[in-house]
Parts: sequence; structure tokens; C-alpha cells
Amino acid sequence: MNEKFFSLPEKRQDLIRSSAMLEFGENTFKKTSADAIAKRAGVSKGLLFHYFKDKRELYLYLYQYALDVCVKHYMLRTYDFGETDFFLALEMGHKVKMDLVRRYPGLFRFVMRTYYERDSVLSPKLRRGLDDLMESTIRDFLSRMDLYKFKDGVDPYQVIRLLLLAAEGMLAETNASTAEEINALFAEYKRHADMLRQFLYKEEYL
Amino acid sequence: MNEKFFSLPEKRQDLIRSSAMLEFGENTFKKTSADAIAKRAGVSKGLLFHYFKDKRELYLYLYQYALDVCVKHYMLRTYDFGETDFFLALEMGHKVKMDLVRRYPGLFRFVMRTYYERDSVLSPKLRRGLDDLMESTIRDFLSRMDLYKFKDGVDPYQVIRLLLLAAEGMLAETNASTAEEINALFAEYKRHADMLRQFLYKEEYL
DNA sequence: CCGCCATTGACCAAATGGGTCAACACCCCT
DNA sequence: AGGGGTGTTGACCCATTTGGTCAATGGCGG
Repeated sequence: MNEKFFSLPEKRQDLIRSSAMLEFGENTFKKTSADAIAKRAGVSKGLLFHYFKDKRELYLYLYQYALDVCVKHYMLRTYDFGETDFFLALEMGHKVKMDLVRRYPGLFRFVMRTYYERDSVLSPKLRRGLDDLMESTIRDFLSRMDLYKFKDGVDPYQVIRLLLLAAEGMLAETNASTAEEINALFAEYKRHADMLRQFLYKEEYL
Repeated sequence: MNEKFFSLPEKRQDLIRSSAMLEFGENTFKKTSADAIAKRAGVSKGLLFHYFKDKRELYLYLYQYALDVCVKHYMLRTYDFGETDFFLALEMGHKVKMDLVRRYPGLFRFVMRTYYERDSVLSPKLRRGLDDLMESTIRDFLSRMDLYKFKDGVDPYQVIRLLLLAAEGMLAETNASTAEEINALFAEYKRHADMLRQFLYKEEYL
């Protein structure tokens, strides 16, 4: 790809990336037209192919970018705060996630879709152990939390899994475009987390 | 549409419907080609347009069909068993849902997608109160259950919502094509439900 | 052997696809 | 003012795909 893309104002880069992710999130790689991406970004198709030699190259770049963003912001930053309470840390993580949704409206749906992409033009470069990454991140997360606060018989791994699944479900059932929608999402998440906290923590830690 | 479609063997109808739902579930209405549907069903495009005058008509028919199936099987049948225990009834409902996934692999993703369809050719006929239907179904469900088994302070509506969200998340993150995948899905659901049951029910009802 | 009907696949005009390219508009530097 | 670099455009190309049609076929019941 043309490295000059990176010397564009950040805003403009974001605009193009977002538009592309939004479009790729809506249809298959093959069915997503460069024209639609350009139109959505309010940019000419020529410009797109000026920075990315291919539709494929654009897609691959986006994929890399999306993964980096996810790993860097959503997963790692959580720990930096040094919070050791399971639910507080998870909540902060989820807050970061919501910020991501705000900033890159198409990101999660796009990442989700790369999961199912079967296009032979992409497959060699895609197909990696995202599940494994997720799994080990969760393990790592758990190892830093105060798990003793949970009642006996509670499997914290399962709790986190349940909450992540629910978050995914919420993300799937909304477009989450406006700020209020995102806030509503976060509010609902918090309600669920609070409920779990209330009944899964030992009473002395409430 | 051509009513003779219904005199086709049930198997053949299902094949065509499934193929169409699978395809419509993958791309936008506009981007889904009749050709692809026909090919997936192993049928000529001519036949498709023999039974459905339009791509639009096919889509609208599918939409109606999918909704009927959902309402009839997934929502209503749950109550017929007369089960009044919250988790048992929910589990039965979820089992029915998994059967649906088995029988119509593309159904849920298709229904999900109709949610976002903005195509002007469809919009007049779509745009539903599926949320309302869902909401009232849940209320109705709750009114039949033994809610006294819950500990004080538990909001059963929220519990059901959490479980449904998680189920949706699970459905979103897998293709759920093979039988094992579906069983795994069900197993994970059950683990979550059991955990909730264990900690949200009063002890005398465990 | 006939007639019926589900089914085909070649066919069409129109639209859309990815990708190119010469030209433009703007800005900085003399 | 003029020149050169750069970000950007939109018209253009042609191969493919599109929704939809239709005459022809094939098989089955009578």
C-alpha cells in the first residue's frame, strides 16, 4: 500500500477506514464495492486506489488495523489501571469497548465478519487463532483478579464468558450508531454485571 | 407468488427456502443474487422466477415464513408443555430453538439481517414490531412461571434477557452448521443457565 | 402416445464491477 | 507571477454480473 496514506490527517484516515469497515461489515468481500466505500467516505474511487492498490489490500490492511486496535485498546489497557476487582475491571474494559464502538462504528461487525469470510483471495492471510488470543487474554485477566471474592462453586471463567456473550449479543442486535444507543448498551451491560456481582460475590465483599 | 410452490414436496420447498435464507443472510437484499440462491439450491434460476415473480417477492415471502416459524415453534410451543419452572421452561424453549437452527440453518441470521435492511423496495412491508412481540412474549412467559423460587431482589425479566442475549451472542459467533456445534452451543447455554439457577434460586428450591 | 407441468439453460439489455489515467486545484517556495 | 509538487477528481474501460424472460425439454400419469 501507499505509505503516504499515513501522512493524511488522522481524521481523514479514520473516515476512510470507518467507511470501509462499515461497508465490509455489511456484505461479503466479493460483494462489497470499492465504489460504495468511496461514496460513503465522500471520496472518489480513484483516491482509494491511489492509496491501496487493490480491494484485497485495503481489506487486509483493515483487518490488521482492526485487530491491532482491539488488542491494544480493548484487551491490554484494561490491566493498566491496576484494578483487581473482577467486576470493576470488567466494567472498565467494557467502557473502553464502548468507546471503540463510538469511534469506529463498524469495527466489531467487521471483525465478526472476517470470521466467516471464505474468499480464496483472502484466506491465506486471514484464518488465525483469534479464539486462542481471546482465551489466553481471559486467562491472563483472571489471574490478576481477586477471585476469592466469589462464592464457593462459582467459576469466574464462566462468568466472564457469559458477560462477553451477552455483550456480543447486544452488539449484534443493534447498530449502535448514536451516542444514546451506545449509552443504553452500556447501561444494560452494567445492570447484568451488577446482578451477577450481587449474587455471586460473598456477602462481605458487597 | 405462484401458489403451486406449496404443492412441491416439503423437502424441496425447504431446500429452496433454506438456500434463500442462507444467501440473504450473507449479504444485503440488493447484493444477494437470485443466481446464487438457485445455485445453492441446485436449481435453475428460471424455476425460482417461476414460483416467485420477483426477488422482492421471494424475500418478503421468506420474511413472513421465518417470522411464522419463529413465533409458532420457538415462542408458543414452550408453554404447551405446562412447565412452570423458570429454568426448565427456558431450557425447553432453548432446545426448540436449537432444533430450529438444525432444521433451518440460515433462519436466525436471516431474521437478524432483516432488522438492518434499509432497502426502499422492502421497507414499506417490513419495519415491524418484532421488539414488541418479543417483549410481550417474555412478559407472558414470566406470568406463567413460578417466580417465587427466585431469591429476593432478583428481577426475572433481567435474567431471561441476559440468557437470551448470551444465546444470541453464541449464535452470532458461530455458523452452527454441524450437529456437534449445535450440541456444544446447547451445552454452553445450559452451563450458564445452571449457574444462574444455582445462585439466583432460593436454597429450598435447588 | 398425448398432454401436462415442473424444470432447464441459453439469452438479453442494463447495471455494476475493479481498476486506470489524464487533468485539475491547491499550496508552498522562490 | 510562475513553477512544481501533491492530494484529488471524475470520466472512462471492458469484463462480469444482474434480474428477469422464454422457448424448449423431459418425464410422468392416463
